[in-house]
Amino acid sequence: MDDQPRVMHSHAGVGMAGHPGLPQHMQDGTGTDGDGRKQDIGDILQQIMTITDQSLDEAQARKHALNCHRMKPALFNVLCEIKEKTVLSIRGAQEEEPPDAQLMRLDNMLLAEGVSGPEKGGGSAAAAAAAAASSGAGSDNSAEHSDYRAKLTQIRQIYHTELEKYEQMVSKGGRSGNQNFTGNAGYGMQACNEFTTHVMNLLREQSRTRPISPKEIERMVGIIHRKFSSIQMQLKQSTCEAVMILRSRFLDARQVQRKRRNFNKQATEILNEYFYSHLSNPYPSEEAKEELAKKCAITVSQVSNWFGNKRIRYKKNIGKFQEEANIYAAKTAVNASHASAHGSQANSPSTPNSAGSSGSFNMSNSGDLFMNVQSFNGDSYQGAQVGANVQSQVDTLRHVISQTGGYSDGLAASQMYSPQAINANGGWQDATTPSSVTSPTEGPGSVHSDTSN
DNA sequence: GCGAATGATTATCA
DNA sequence: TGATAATCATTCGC
Repeated sequence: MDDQPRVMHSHAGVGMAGHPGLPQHMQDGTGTDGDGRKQDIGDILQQIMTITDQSLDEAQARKHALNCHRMKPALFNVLCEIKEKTVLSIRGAQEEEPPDAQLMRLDNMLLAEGVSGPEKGGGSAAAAAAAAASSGAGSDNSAEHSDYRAKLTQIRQIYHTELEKYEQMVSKGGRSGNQNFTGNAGYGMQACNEFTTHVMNLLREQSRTRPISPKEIERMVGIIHRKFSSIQMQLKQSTCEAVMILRSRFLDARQVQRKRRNFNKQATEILNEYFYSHLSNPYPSEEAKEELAKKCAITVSQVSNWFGNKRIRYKKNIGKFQEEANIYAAKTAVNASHASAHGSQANSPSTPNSAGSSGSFNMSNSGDLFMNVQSFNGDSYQGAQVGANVQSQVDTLRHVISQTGGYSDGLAASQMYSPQAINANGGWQDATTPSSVTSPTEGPGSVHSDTSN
């Protein structure tokens, strides 16, 4: 403040003739004493203060006069200095450095989650990663996966929409086209640069009529940058939170097992029929699994799960499953009788395939004679032998039943599905092949050629 | 409410 | 990669 009188003094003796809009006593250079000078300054300030009350033309004229006034630079210097030492210094003390590290972390996270960066299916990578937490690939799984992706895409859209808003906001304010500032990449920063340039131009323009120092402009630019960073940060933070919540919900839903629904009776029957008819080798091929899945209206994974569970539980407690095995044997026998009674062609819509090493299976015959009788022998089904073998296989089955005393006899029936199905190593062997019907090429209890375990 | 049954998940192995 | 074994969590029948 003590500079003011000195600065004022340095210009005090300068005449102001030829400047319209100034008081006459200033123009004729008569104000040479201290009081006169103070009054001159006071007049100038008064004019500045009242300039807005005047008409536009008059104000323009006076503004122009002021701009051209020789004392103006000195006056503005003083005022700028005053501002610098008061308001701006206080503001400057409150300024903080933007937390760049945090912003970077947020950026990285948004990129990893597939929210920012190039769009590749709306964060499918993150969704896939989340889905990878589970090995199951059921329909529910894929449904949840797509649900997760849909919600992530929604978040992504909102995020970009908000970022674009910054740009639109600046566009409405006017574009200067002068890209002096090269901030960080991104919509927000681009908008920030445009807005900053606009404000800078505005301040430069205004600096002609009010005291604005380059330092103040610089400071203002810094403030704008920080404000934009803050907005960006808030947006990114909110987006991250949303993604985290979404993800945690998604993972929680996986951790707490999904609602399990028992398969319907028909599906269980179909699976059991296959299992017991392929007891010698209850490992359905991929094709068979697909057929079973289709027939049971479940997924292939569920079929795999079911067979996995069934094998292990059967092996663990064969005695418990004897009854069940007999029931399905009875069904098989009944079906076989029906098949033989109605003719092989009538009940055999298609020739059972021979795909896979685990014996043939054709779902169109899932409960019929072909599949079941064939598997009783544990041999791969030969489609060409269908007609010729049907009757003999039925006879074989009848023979087995008669030998074991019939499937109605619990004790005897238990011999039908002998625990010999599992060999000493815990693997599966031809348990369904009673000694009387053992293949000539194989000895009793021998491991079947197509037994994988 | 309890226990068995059952579908799903996970770790491990060949 | 598929199978096994153990286990979990839910459903179901009593």
